[in-house]
Amino acid sequence: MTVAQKILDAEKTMGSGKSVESFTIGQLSRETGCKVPTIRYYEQIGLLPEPGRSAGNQRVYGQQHLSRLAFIRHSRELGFSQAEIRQLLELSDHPDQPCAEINAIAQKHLDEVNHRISRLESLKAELERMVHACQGGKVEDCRVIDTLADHAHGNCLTAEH
Amino acid sequence: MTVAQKILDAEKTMGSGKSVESFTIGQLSRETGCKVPTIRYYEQIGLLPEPGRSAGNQRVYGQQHLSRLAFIRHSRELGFSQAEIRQLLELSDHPDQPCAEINAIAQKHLDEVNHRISRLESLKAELERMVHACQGGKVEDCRVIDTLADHAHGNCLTAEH
DNA sequence: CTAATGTCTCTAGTAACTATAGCTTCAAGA
DNA sequence: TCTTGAAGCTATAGTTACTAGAGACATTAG
Ligand SMILES: [Zn+2]
Ligand SMILES: [Zn+2]
Ligand SMILES: [Zn+2]
Ligand SMILES: [Zn+2]
Repeated sequence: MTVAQKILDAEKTMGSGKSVESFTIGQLSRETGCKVPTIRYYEQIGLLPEPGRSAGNQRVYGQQHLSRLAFIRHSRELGFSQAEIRQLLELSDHPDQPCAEINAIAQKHLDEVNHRISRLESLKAELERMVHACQGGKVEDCRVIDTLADHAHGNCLTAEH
Repeated sequence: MTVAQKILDAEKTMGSGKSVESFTIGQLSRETGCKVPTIRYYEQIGLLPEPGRSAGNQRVYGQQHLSRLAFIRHSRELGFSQAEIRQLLELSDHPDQPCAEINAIAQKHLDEVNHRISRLESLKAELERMVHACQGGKVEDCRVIDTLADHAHGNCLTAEH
């Protein structure tokens, strides 16, 4: 079933003349790719506003929840932290403001990603060196163990790690 | 009573006639670069064996603790998980065995590091693209917000993330 | 109507520590 | 010897971003 069909369906079942799109938590989950417990968790920590409830106490979401959750999900996929997402959401709620802050958050995140990459690159170099040095003998003579045991970093490219 | 006397005392109480060097937790911390609470934590989770205690109930470490903690620390610096370190320690306690398993653990870790790098590289590409697209206008028109809000990944290099 | 699936709340667990509180012990100076 | 400050002790809780489970209620397909 497509989104549009679901929306129409929801409208019909609510017998509403107005175009009220609504979703259960499961539908929202399928639409956004967020797991159901994750959606409830986002509500709990205040990332996603509390939705209305049906007669049977089940959550009823609207279009704005879908958009917001999709935003959150996409941001998480790009590695933004909850704190950063909170700021991004707050800023995106003020369309008239200049977007400098938004760009700054994204840039800062990019810097951090670059930093993580360079750290991992040096780990990679160390690990390759270590794995390469292993001659496949006994543990006693293993260069991997040697390297790890040598706290003076005698076998390391750098002692920075 | 001086430190030296206490150490001798501890050595005696440990039944050792040999000149066993011993350390307080603070000394161990300085030697290895592990913070004091981290050392206690490693003991708690069973990575580091329980040391002896002085008359005043303070931990008294020996050379073997120093070596083992240094090993742990170096492994952590290279990104090995606690579970991996546990295996490495277990294996290194059997010097007669072949070292194939050790190398396999290191190789597996290397693979994982490579995987993380490639993931971060694609995040980096996305983020650069996004940051670049921002023209510095109002939030309303910000391409960063656009990109994040678009769950269809219309502005993304790939939708894989 | 019934069975299956979906949803509810609440609690606790994950990795790998870090921080805090309130206490005791130790080393060294006056 | 007294005292003061640093170091050490235990125990608990917080961090990030969820995930898993238990046990009860709601909804829906056949
Ligand atoms: Zn080897
Ligand atoms: Zn090293
Ligand atoms: Zn912008
Ligand atoms: Zn995308």
